[in-house]
Parts: sequence; C-alpha cells; structure tokens
Amino acid sequence: MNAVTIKDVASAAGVSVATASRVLSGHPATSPDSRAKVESAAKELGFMPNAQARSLRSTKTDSIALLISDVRNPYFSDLAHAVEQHARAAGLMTFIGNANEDAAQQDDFLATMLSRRVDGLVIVPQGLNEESNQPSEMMNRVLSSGIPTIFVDRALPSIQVPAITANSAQALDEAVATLHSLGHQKIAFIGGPKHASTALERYSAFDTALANNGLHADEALHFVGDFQPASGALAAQWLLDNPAKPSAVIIADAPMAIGALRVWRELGIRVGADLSVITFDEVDAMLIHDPPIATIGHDLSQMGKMAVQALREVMAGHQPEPEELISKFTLRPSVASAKATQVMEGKVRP
Amino acid sequence: MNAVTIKDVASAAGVSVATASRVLSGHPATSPDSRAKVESAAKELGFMPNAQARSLRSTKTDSIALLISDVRNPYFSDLAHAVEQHARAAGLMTFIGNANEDAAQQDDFLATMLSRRVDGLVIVPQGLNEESNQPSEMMNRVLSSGIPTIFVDRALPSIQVPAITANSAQALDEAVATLHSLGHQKIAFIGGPKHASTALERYSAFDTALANNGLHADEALHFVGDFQPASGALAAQWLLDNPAKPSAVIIADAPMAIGALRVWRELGIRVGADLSVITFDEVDAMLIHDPPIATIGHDLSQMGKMAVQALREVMAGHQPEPEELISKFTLRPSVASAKATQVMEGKVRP
DNA sequence: CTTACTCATGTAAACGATTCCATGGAATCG
DNA sequence: CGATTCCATGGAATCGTTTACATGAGTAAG
Repeated sequence: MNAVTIKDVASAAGVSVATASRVLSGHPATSPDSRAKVESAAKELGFMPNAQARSLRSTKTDSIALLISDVRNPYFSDLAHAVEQHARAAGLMTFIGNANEDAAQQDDFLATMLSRRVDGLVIVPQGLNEESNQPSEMMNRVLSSGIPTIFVDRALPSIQVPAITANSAQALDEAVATLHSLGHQKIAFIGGPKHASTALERYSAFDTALANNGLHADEALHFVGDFQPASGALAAQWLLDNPAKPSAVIIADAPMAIGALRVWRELGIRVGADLSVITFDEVDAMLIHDPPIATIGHDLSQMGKMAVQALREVMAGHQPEPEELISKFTLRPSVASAKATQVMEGKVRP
Repeated sequence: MNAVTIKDVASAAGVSVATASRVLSGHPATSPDSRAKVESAAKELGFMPNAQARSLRSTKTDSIALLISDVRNPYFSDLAHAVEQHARAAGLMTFIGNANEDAAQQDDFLATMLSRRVDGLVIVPQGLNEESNQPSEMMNRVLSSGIPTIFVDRALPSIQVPAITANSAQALDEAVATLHSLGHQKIAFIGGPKHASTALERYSAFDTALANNGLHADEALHFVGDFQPASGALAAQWLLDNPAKPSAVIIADAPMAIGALRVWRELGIRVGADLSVITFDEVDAMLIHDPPIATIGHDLSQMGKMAVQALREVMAGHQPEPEELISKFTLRPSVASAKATQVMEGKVRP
C-alpha cells in the first residue's frame, strides 16, 4: 500500500518530523528553506497523509455527515447535492447516509458517524418512535454527545436543535384557492406517515386551507401513505374508489406522485382533464410529465446552503435561529377546471 | 464531546485496557466473567470506540468509496443505492462521492479517500484526459497504490482493472430493427462526450446496428452531447433543425432525455406520434412519462451487487474476471410507425 | 557587551485503540 | 506428582500524526 509516512518525508528532506509536519500542515513557523525541501520531498515520494492519525491527534476530521431517507428520492438527491457542494466550498467532506425510512439503518449510520468523529451532522429526522413517542436511542446519544447537529427539511417538535424547514401553508392555501376557483369542491390529499413532522403539518395545513376557502375538511379525503412510490400507487386506486368522487388531489411528495401517476396513466385517467393534480417537490420528473404537474416546492439549493451555514454556526459555538423557507405554488396544466372532471365520472366509472 | 475511552471502560470494569479491547472487539480469549463486566461497563458509560484510533492500528477501516458522476442522475443514484445496500450487507460502510463530470472534483474525492485509507474503491471512471489521453494523476496514484479497485458502468480500455460493464450492442440492434420495421429510415443518435468509453461504444454500436439493418450510417445523424440535461435540450433543437429530418431518435442517457423531452413538449412535438423516442437508462421518469418511453437498460441492483462482489474478491486477493451485463430493449408507446411522423413534417415546420 | 526577545528547529509526549509478548494459574497428561 | 499445555490477563509497544516544551542561534535594544 501507501507505506510512505511523514517520517520518510522528513528524513528525505533532512529535517525532523516536527518540521515536516509544520510545513505540510501550513504552520507559520517554518523557514523558506525547509519549506522547499519538505515540499519537494513530499511530492517526490507521493506522500499522502494518513487522515486517521491526523485527526486522532487533532480531534477534527474536516468532515460532516448528511443523513437522508433515500438517495433515490430526487428531492433528497437534489438536497444532498446542494449540501455537498456548499460543504465542499467550506473545506468539508460530506458523508451521505441513507436511512431508507428505517430507524435501524438510521441508527446504524449515526453510530458509524459518531465513531468516525465527524465534525457535524445534518439530519433529516425520521420522526419519533411510534410507540414510545421518543427519539431513537442513537438519536438521543447524538443529541447528548454535544456534536454539532442541525435538522433539515423536517424537525422534531420536542427537540431543541436548530432546524431549516420549509413552510408550505401559504402555498397550500394558494393551491386550494386555485382549485376552488376552478370549481373543485372535493379535493383529496395523499399524505405521509403520521409520525413525520412534515406529514402532520401538511395534513393540518391542508385542512386549514380548505376551511379558509369555505370547503369542508373531511378525514375521508385523507389518504395516509408512507412517502414511497408503492403507497402512491395504492392511493391512486383509493382515490378512484372514493365515494366522494374527488375531482382534484394534492400529493405530499414526489415518490408517491410518481407511483400514483403511473397507475392513473395505465388506467387511462387523463391528468389535467379527468383529474387535477398538484404535488409537493418540484423535481424534474414533474416537469417533463405530459402535462407538466403543478407543484408546491422550494429551492433545494438554497435549503442546502442554509443548512451548511447553520451547521457551521453551531460548529463555531453559536446558536443559529431556526429558519423557514417559504414554499411556492406553481400552477401548471395538470390542473384544469372541474367541468372537465365531471366528464370523467361517466367515462371511467360506469 | 464523547470523552469516554476504552481506558475508562477498563477501569470501570476493573480490568486492563487489553482485556477490555479484547472483549469489545470479539477476541476469543476472554473469560465470561470479564466479558460481562466489560460489556456492562461499556454500556453504562455509553462507550463508542474511536474509529480512527482503531483503524490506525489495525489498518482496516471497514469502508469503501463509491465515485459516481452525479447523485442527481437517477441512473447513478439507483446504482449508488444498490452498491450501498450490498456493501452494508457485507459490513462495509460506503462513502458516496460526486465527480460532477469534473476531473478536479474526482481527484479531490479520490485524494480524500486515499487519505482516509478506505479498504476499497468502486469507480465510475470519467474517461481519460482529452489532451494527454492519460488517466488523471490522482487516478494513477490510486492504481499504483495497490488499493483494491474496480470500475463499474464504464471501463478504461488501457487500464488493467476489473470492470463490471453493460453491453448494449444487442439491445441497440433490436431497437434499430424495431424502428426500421416500423418504417423509420432516418434515425438520429444523441450521444455522450467522446472521451467516455460508454459513449464511444454506443456511437459505434449504433452505426453497426444501422448497417446490420441495411440503413446508412451518417455522422450528420450523431449529436455529441455531454450526458447532461442542458445538452439534451440543445440536441432536441438540433434534431428539429436537422436537414435529414429524422423520424426517430435514440438518446444515450436519461438526463439528456429529460432535457430533450422537456423541449419537445414545450414546442408541441408529440412523442410517440410526431417523433419516436428510445432512451438509455430505465429510470422512473421514463416510465411515468406520457407516453412511456421505450428504453435500453439493465438491472442496476444487479450491477451494484456484482460490483460489490467483485470488489470483495479483489480485497481478498483474488483477480475476478470482468463481467458484462446484457442490456435489454423494452418497447413502449414512445415508438410508433414512421407514417405518423411524416404528418409532423407538415405540421411543425412550415 | 549584556539582556531580552524572536524564531526555526528538534525531542518527546500525546491521541485511543490493537496486538505482541511475558506471566502465572489451572488443567491435562504420562 | 512433576512436566506440559492451555488460556486469560496485563504491560508495553505500536500505528502516523500533531503539538507542548526546550534549545540554541540570531537580532535588536540598552
């Protein structure tokens, strides 16, 4: 392997390891002479410092961890990319971990990162345990360990950690108002699991939006999914079978939307004609869809930037304020007037 | 922070650090008695071993690195997910790095991983330097360092490293034959940059496929893109302006397809009617598209599995054979008979 | 010319684990 | 019963760096 150590460099340069170390890590107290000798020796030998030895002594690793639920979800891969780019600009390496919406994998990743002594943690929290209503044991350990941590996208209400979240109440309101003004009376909502903070907020923001627009909120119009494509597919069928015959639907994330859209297409339901659709997460797949899907979303690059900024604040010993991005509603042709929808009733349901 | 070390555990348990270490790392020579004492002490104190100290001494990190070009490309995020899951099953942590199709970022990531002494490397190589026709300096260092490495998805012809690749010649042939049988005479190809091995192979496999089907290969029907959405958008326009008036097109990756499809939709070109489209990479976005896009693709989960297997072989000191997955062509409604296309000529170009 | 101060350098002690080696007690065997 | 083997244990060396401290040369001030 790479058996060349700083000792080799030092002796090749004819100086002590201390001097070599000082030169290589940019310590000011070095003479131009030894600087030259050490640098050329290092280059000559192809010296590559051992990061573990270095951070064992210096107790910093210049790295952070990002815990998301799934890289395959375009929302999170966009976020991961943004976080990584901004961290990189600050000289920090980012470790990306998948929780797969699974508490065990989340804890596993956190344990590994704690062991590796990363300098900070950006977490999209998976929510509290459903029975105990507590954070997982490993999450507690992270929090009590004092390692700089921030939450992004979601927050855990009971836990005192700076968070960067998105507020979509206003956008949802706008979306519902738009649907209402187009004549839609029955609007369904395909939401996330009840243990995720974002999911809960969206259910209640949706109901509030209905109320604001003089519409009747009704549990029967909520579908409780799990943010994954398969549950979107189930929801698609549920919607068609729903006795209230909703003419419009709002979906709480992109993967569920992808699952649902596929089912509707296969069944011949014409989105934007038979059914009006609005989805959270402004990702590519929604824009190339024919017709393009109206979305409620926010700037992920911005969110990543704010997350890294906030984390660096914490790392510097400060206590940044929680910040909220305001989501934006973008109308697109997947939304049509309710008239068109009535046609569907006769067509797809005999 | 987490100031509890193995020393604390040892003294709490009333044994030496050596014994504590043996218990905690599962060494057989330990008595049930001390095992019990050490384990309970460790749990009590919330001991979390310092990974750097451990691997500094033991020279293994139980981690591998995966270098891809972009997490936001669904093809690669699917691959990353597969690699990660299989590595995880083998007790290995995966570090995912983005090259952003950029040699500098690639080298940066490799340097960091070399410093961190990962046990192995799975690389989607970015291709040789365009001027020197050589691998980058850092890549050379990786190769000469002797660290177990395999290539996945792409290969570098001149370099002797086990690779898991996909062969799409057969699928391309089938795709072209299908188009030809539907009456298409002019088929365009939107390819990748000339320095990527996969890109080159696909150009020539495409031309071979044309020849096999009695069609004339023509440079003027090649568009040289860069695998990114923006170049797909350019290609979309190029195709419409192409004097040969192609009635069908094959696109060499999903991001370019996404870029192109969006442009065509905005211009009112009806895919599957005005224009027949086949794309590489069987990703979600192609399946929810209306109409669904015919694809040439392979099983990424399988590819990830083979990559991890091959890497573990190398890590064990063996020399695995290079393996090739055979890509599959899947016909979908984005492909129609050439008749429909002739209609477009009148319609979209006055 | 002495004193004080700066500055580059080297020596050696950390950092927190693993692991080689020596030790001594218990168990086994002839 | 003495010799041999086995096995759990602790002491100490080790991995490759950084860094506190001591040193000695050079310089500026008095």
